[in-house]
Amino acid sequence: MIKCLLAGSSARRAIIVPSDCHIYSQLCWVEVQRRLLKTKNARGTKLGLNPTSVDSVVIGKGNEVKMKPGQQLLIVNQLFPYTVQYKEDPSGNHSGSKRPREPSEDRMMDREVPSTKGTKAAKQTEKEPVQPKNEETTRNNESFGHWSQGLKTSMQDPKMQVYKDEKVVVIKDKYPKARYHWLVLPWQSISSLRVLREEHTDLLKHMQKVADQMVQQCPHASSLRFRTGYHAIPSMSHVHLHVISQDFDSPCLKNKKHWNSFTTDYFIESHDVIQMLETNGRVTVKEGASELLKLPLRCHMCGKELTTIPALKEHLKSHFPS
DNA sequence: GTTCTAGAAC
DNA sequence: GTTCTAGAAC
Repeated sequence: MIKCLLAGSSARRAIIVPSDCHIYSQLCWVEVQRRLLKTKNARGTKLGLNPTSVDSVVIGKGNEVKMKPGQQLLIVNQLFPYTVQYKEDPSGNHSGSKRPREPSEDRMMDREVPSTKGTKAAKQTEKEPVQPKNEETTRNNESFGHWSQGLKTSMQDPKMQVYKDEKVVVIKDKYPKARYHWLVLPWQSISSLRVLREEHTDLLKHMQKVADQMVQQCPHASSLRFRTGYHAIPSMSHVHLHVISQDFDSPCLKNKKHWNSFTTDYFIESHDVIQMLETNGRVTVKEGASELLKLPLRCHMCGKELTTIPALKEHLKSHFPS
């Protein structure tokens, strides 16, 4: 059982909602951010035995943690994600506490039941940057709700999930750059390759294993080549492993950056990342990686240089007839 | 990350 | 004239 003590100002109250709910969908972002910055923290006390965590930090039995707006509460082996948000309270009543609603039956049905045996809850050491409370940052909307945080939302959406287990979730890339393009994401909040340490090695090996399984179950696995790897400097927050077929036959592949991010050393093989972690305890990205995105368009199959994206796409048809 | 569009390239 | 890219805006 989770006891939630939620604090809010007289005009607002905190609520915990399942992460796929968007209570602010009717409000413009600036207004939402303004409200979040004005509200107080929520407090939750862990009473039971099932592993519960806030932003991947496990709450021990009897312990108490403060939750901030946007933080995620994961109940029972990270099966049920909830996010703390704040909402206008028309009644002005803020005296009571509110329990998170039980997940509905269909929500339960949608989820696989992972084995609790051997499920070690990982300690999360990464700290999210503190949001400076100034008007400029509020206007610029640079944290919660920013486009770069989109994967965090997508990975929680059951409609997007094509596989999940106790450690990772797989979603289809929203803008696939090839016939098959998946992303493997850890449930644990890891912002980027930069924060990876030796203790993440097993997790990354598991991500690799799941990526291999995705390829194996693909109906065209025998005729298509796949690569699994990470972008050196990804645009989207939350570590994600690309699993992508090498046809690059997709209307979403539109520019030089797209092409070079998958066909130059900007794309770092999963095995190389794991090896770096095992030998150095961290992942180093070569300096000047961003310059790789500006390289001339070169066919990854035969090395032929093409001058434009349409010419490249036409050339790719010779390697991958539809 | 995507979308939009000015202006470069043809 | 059209096609395409690159950078700003989101």
